Amino acid sequence: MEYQEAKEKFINTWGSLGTLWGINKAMAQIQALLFISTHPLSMEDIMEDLQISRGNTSMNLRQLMDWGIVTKELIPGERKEFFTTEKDVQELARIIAKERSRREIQPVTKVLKDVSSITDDGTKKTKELIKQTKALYDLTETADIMLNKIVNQQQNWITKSLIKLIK
Amino acid sequence: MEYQEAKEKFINTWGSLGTLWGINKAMAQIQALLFISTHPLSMEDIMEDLQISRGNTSMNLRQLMDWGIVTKELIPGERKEFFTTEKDVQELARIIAKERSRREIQPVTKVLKDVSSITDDGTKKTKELIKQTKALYDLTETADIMLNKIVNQQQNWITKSLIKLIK
DNA sequence: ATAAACTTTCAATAATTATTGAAAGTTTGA
DNA sequence: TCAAACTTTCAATAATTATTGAAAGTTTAT
Repeated sequence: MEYQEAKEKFINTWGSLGTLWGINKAMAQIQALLFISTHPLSMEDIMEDLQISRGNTSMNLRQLMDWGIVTKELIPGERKEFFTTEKDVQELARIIAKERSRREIQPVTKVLKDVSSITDDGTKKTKELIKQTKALYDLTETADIMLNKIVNQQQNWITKSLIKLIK
Repeated sequence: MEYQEAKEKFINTWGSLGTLWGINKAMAQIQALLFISTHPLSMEDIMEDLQISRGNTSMNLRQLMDWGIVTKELIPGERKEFFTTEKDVQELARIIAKERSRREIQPVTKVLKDVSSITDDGTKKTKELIKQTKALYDLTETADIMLNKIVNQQQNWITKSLIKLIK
């Protein structure tokens, strides 16, 4: 496999994975492109490489900056803005996990808490609603906390042993 | 909050969470409805409660059965088919994690492995592509393994201590 | 103050994905 | 074997989401 082919394969795969995770294709592709680039890229560079419009590039770059994944890089002597992405995968994972928790898991957890706290009128169906949403609340909260714990601790035992195996 | 309001809130929230996770709204809502129901429901029941068409109900029930989350229940004396969902949240989480791993994480991991294995032609950009996709490969593999480990072990130490805190 | 170089915004449009509903298919009981 | 009761399929349509591109906005250098 040639460099160009490998690059395209990577960008496309990352892009379609994005859609599965609530991140749009262009956004994921831009991030992928920056991730394997050896130097900061301008909007022009990105547009040309991915064949997407100026507007699309601008909006998605902004979203990536909102997520805290991409940052502007000022290059002395250049008028254009240049962009880079977080290059450390551990840090990237940390940011994404945190953002997803904030944007998706937490709002759902709140609803589950509210729903599971309705007054028990003694009927079977109310009891079931309370029981099941409470179970789901406990689960999502646990999952959320675990996700953050795992991602925040630099290298837990599983990572360590895997790294040993792979190296 | 009344039962009906709480029920609708739960079904809607679960439904919109679904879309964020690559599961469509109707599918997530059907699962939610079954999850809080005290007894198996027929297609007719589901259609009426969620106000969706017969075709939509049929297709999404099938998908849920493909995932292994919903099962047909035969009720003696009834001609219709009835449906129930897995009621144990731990088991539900296990199934979902396994399916997501199989459908999404594994194909990406494969591409990352292929891309990171291209021959190093000595150029800076090739070196960067290899380095970064390799790092991503290591990360996704680790994450995948961890996810499965966590979800498969009935109650790990973090869960245990959290349950103590919550109870 | 002006104009060139650049970025953002947003209404229009395209692409994708979900939903409907009616026809075709299947199963069951008489 | 027939017909009623039920489920599945799928082409048409609706709803949603992404993308474009040009106009408006901003910044910088002279």
